[in-house]
This record gives sequence, structure tokens and C-alpha cells, in this order.
Amino acid sequence: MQTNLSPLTRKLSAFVALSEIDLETLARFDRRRRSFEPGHEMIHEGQTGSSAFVLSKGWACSYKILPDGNRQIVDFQIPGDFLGLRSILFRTADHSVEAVTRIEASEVIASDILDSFARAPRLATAVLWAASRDEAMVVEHLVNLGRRSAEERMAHFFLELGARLALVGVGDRTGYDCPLTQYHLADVLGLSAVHVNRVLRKMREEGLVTFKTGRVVFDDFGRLKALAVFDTAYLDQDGPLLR
Amino acid sequence: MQTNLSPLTRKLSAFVALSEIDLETLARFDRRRRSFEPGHEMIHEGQTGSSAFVLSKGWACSYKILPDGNRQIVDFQIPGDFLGLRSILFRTADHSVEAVTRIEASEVIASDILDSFARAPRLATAVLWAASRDEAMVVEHLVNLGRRSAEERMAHFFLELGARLALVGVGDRTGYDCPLTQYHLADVLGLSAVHVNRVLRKMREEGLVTFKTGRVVFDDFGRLKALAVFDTAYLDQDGPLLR
DNA sequence: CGCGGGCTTGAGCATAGTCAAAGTCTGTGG
DNA sequence: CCACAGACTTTGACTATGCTCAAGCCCGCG
Repeated sequence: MQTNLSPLTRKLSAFVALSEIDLETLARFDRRRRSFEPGHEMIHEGQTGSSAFVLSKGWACSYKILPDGNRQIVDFQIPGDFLGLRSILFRTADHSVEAVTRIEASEVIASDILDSFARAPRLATAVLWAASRDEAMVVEHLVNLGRRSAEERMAHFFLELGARLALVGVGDRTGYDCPLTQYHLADVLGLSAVHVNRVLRKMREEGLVTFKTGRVVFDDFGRLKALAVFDTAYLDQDGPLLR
Repeated sequence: MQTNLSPLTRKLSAFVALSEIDLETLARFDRRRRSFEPGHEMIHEGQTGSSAFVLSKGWACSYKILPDGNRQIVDFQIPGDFLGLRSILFRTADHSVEAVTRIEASEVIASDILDSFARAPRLATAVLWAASRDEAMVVEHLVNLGRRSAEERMAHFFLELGARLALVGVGDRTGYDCPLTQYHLADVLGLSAVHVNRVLRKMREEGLVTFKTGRVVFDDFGRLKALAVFDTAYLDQDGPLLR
């Protein structure tokens, strides 16, 4: 193991013990460095032959837009996250991805991925695991939208994001830096921007969380967790399953 | 290629051209035949060391239950579908799965999967593709809950199910057999059972769909599709990507 | 025949949406 | 240094979508 691993390598190592060949092959994912300005649409729904990216700096979000202009954000991506994997596996992208902040990322094209699986088969298993972990988050998010109130959703969202950031070494129990606007919150939680604002005010007044531009502050972590019925199980990484 | 392929083999072949070794290895997934009665909980959330299953007959549903007793169904599984894959990849199951009808399935244990990836590396890629296709469905479902009205959700759900069943050769443009209750619809669409009933009545009266116990009848397929803004893109299979 | 699961309907309520207007903050150019 | 534009936030008033509670119905099955 090297000391200066890429974020993706670190993530995959959590599931599969990687060999030298695996590591070498993975390193190839890191050749095409790119950067994007906030608001840039890195992947367009419906586009064929898109790339994927591994985020090294900044935040992105994946979403779908409905014909009436409404947008539903599926998830945010933070450093270390894979983004646009499905747009490689399928012929056309089934969702869009946009840079939230300025972003630094490595571009991964279809042949990189597919060839790497042939060279280093264990990588395929590792990527399957990573994709499944993403799916677990989407599923939790689905439950959030289907069965929780606006306030519970908000609490759950802040906590999940906090837990994910903690895994990559950012933020702590007091809070974390967060570049999102209230519009982002509305689009990810399936609410209107106006209602988001009211819910935020209520939660602030109740001493639960404070969301000010640029930062989320946990005013009462325990009570927030109880409100959201938040259980980190679906995010946990217990060390390599496959040795 | 053999004439009598298992449903899973047929599905994976749509993405990856499988070799003799791949096919032999896949055949091992089909050794432990099991059957379950309606209502049986095949996988329990939180349980460690669960199996996965490949459905050959009947319908199942995967879901999460919140502490207040509310349930959110994540998806239904129909013949040919993999079920509980994440409960193998993670140490503990992050969701439950229940038989909706009487079910026939093949049990797949963790070592089956993991060993098969070592023996037949292309299978890992194929399974990654299948898992991504499932994720695409969950994502579409998420958009449904976040940004569509009750009536639109209902329309979208019936159409998606119809399209999926058509892929395995069941049902047609006039409708399909469907063993679900109005409670199932409520739990999958994030609505109350009472409201589901009202929405169904409205749609029936408007001449869109008729949902009677045991069958979904499309009264006006075109208008239903327009209402749901349903686009099958995320379900399409265009033939093997990897040869 | 009675029981239970599922379906249906009404009445009243609550959560969240829409529309509208004004306030704040930040960066840019004069 | 100020004026202004534009993006984001805040608040009020009104509306609507969907929920809860409650009751009754239908039908298959033991």
C-alpha cells in the first residue's frame, strides 16, 4: 500500500484487497485531469458516449429534469465519488450531472473501465460494490421522499451528508462546510424552495440545525438524529470483504 | 447457446456476450431451488449472512420499514429479476424482501457469487450492468416520488410495470395480470391507501386505466403515457455492449 | 353464517404548494 | 466609493393535494 492513494483507490480498498496489478490499472483512471466551473453540465441526460468522472475536488449533483421544468436531484457527489458510471454502462446517459462548485476530476472513458475489468477482474467486483453502495444511498433517499415529512427529510439529509463527509475526513459533530443553496435543498428533498426556507427557520428556532450559506451547524446532534431516525448502517464500511 | 436458458442468463446475455465458461458458471446459480408462500419474508433488514435469489416464478417486493410502522416499497421483482444482491455484497441486509405471490426461486449464497466472479470475470461486469439497470429504475422511482402528483405516479408505475413485464413476455398493450393490492400501490407510491383508492377511481372514470384485483387494463394507453411523461429509455436493452 | 382482508366513501384537517413582494448579499463597473 | 444587477433568502396570504379517522360494503373461505 502506498501512502498517497487516490480517493477512488481508498474507497475501493475498503471492500476488496487490491493487488499490484489492480492498483496499476486503477492508476490509469487518473490520467485525464479536468476541471469545471460551477454550473457546468458535465453529463447531459440522453447524450450518447458520455464519460464518467472520479471527483477529486468540489461538489457535483446528478439529477433528472421533467418536461414541466421541475428538477429532482438524485444525489450529490463529493470528493472520492464516482460519477456517471451508468452513462458508460448504458449507451445513453439516463441522468444529467452538474458541477455545484468548481470541480477537479479525472475523466474516465468507457474503454478505460471495460478494459480494466479484463486486466484486473477484481476491480469489476470492487466497482460493483461501490455502485451498490451508491444504490443503497438512493434507496434511503427514496424512503425519505416517500415516507418522511419535510422536517424529517431535511434532518436526514444533513446527517447523511455529514456522515459521508466525515468518511472522507471533512467536518465533524459540530457541522461542516456546505456550498448548497436552498434551491438545491428543495430539488433534492422534493420540496418547493419556499417551504425549504420555512422548514429551515423552524429547525433553527427549535435549536436543531442552522443552515447558513456555506455551512451546516448541528445545534443538537442527538435530537436531530432522533428526529430523522438516522441509522448509518447503509454507509458503514467494515473493512475488506474480499481478500 | 442453448434453447432453454434461465431467465437470469437471458437477462445478462443482453449486455455481455457470455462464453461457455460463463454459462457453466451461471448454471451453478440454479442449483438450490426454493419456493415461498405469499407474505413470507425472504430477507430481513439488518440480518447478516443473507442469501440472494433469482426469481423464476411469482412476484416479490423489496422495502424498508420505518419505526412508526410505515413502509416504503422500493421495487417489485418479477421473474428473471435478481433479488437481495446488496444483502450479499454488504455484511448485513439494508432492506427486506417479501414474497407477494407464491414464489419459485433459486437461492444464491455469497460464495456462489464471489467465486463465480473469480472463475468467470465477465460475469462480474454483467452483474454490474444488471445492478446498474436496477439502480436506474430506483432513480426513476425517486423522481416519481419527488416531483410527480399522485395521478402521474400511478400512471408511471403501471406503465413501467407493463414495460418490464413485456420484456419477459407477459402482458401487452391492453394490460397485464397483476397480483398487487391497493395497499401495495400505496406503499410503493408513497401514498395512503385511501388516497390510492380515490386516484384509481378518478383514473377509471377518466378512461385512463382500470385496476381491478388481479389485472391492470389500459383503457387509453396513449393518454396514460402522456400523463406520466413515460419514456422507456432507462429500461431499453439494445443488445450486448461487451462482446 | 360469520370472519377477515381488501375496497369504497365521506368529513375534516394538515402539510406543503403557488403567487407575490420585498429584503440581503456580493461582485462589477462607473 | 457608490450604484446596480443578479442570485439567493425571507415572509405573507391563499390554495390544493393528500392524510386521518370513521364507517360501511363486498366477497371468498372455513
